[in-house]
Amino acid sequence: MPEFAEVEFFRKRWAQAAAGQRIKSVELHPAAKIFRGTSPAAIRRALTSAKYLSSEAQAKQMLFRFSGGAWVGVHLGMSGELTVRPAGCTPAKHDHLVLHTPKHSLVFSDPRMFGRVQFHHGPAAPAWWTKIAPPILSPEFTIEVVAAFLKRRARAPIKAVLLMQERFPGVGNWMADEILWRAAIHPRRLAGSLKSAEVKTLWRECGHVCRLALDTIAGRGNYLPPDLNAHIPRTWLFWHRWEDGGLDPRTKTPLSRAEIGGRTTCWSPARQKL
DNA sequence: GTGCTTGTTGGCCA
DNA sequence: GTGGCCAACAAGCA
Repeated sequence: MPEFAEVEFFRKRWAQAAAGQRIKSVELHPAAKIFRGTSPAAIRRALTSAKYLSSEAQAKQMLFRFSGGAWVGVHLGMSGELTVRPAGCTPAKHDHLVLHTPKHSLVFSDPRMFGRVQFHHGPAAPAWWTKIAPPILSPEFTIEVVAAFLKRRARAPIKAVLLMQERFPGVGNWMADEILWRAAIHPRRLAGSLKSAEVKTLWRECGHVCRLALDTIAGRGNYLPPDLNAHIPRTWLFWHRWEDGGLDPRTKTPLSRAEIGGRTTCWSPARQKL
């Protein structure tokens, strides 16, 4: 489920509850596929009595830093969630990792188990974290970089290209559709066929959608919305893409859906032409 | 039972 | 070697 801004929402939720807290105990599901590649026992050992220090979100990943050089990376996959429950809560069926602090329990749950928890021990952040592509909202995400990437992926539909994390970190299915809808570009257009004015619009809308999503979904400053979608405006494609008989919120004309780039894609034929 | 699902990866093929 | 496509992963929901 979670893309760019939703990942930041979940990070913030854990971070607010964990601020200044020390972990009393760790409960985890040793058999869960979530822990691919890292040892659940090592996580328990390193985190028990460790103090939460800081955290960051990047692309679709999060990294939580604890005292003693312990780092926990989280990728939510399709159905992962981070929640905060009352102290001492008992793990439910799909709760794979629970960090108990004196005030709260921090829970990672994921029914489909496409997510993962990665553990790292050392003075600096792990290599997999530092090699994530530069954020869309950073100065490195230039129009030239985007144009060069579209050229390299010239024969793939633009929808599929937007989903490539190596260049559009954090963009997932709904954000890709939202960006293309705002840019008035048909998702089936081949990346190499875009005119330079279209590339410019696409680049600009990548930034807009990321910025707006971050503000409305994760909230500004210390404010955290009560739930993920609480403040998403009805004027976004977001609310209409799955509705039966859904209408383009701008033109009030019918939306279309089809599988493009292996994913269900929604667009507005009135605005987005082949 | 059927057919979906906001993600990623590895294998196959041109 | 590069790039594009697809199935697989797994569980819940309508």
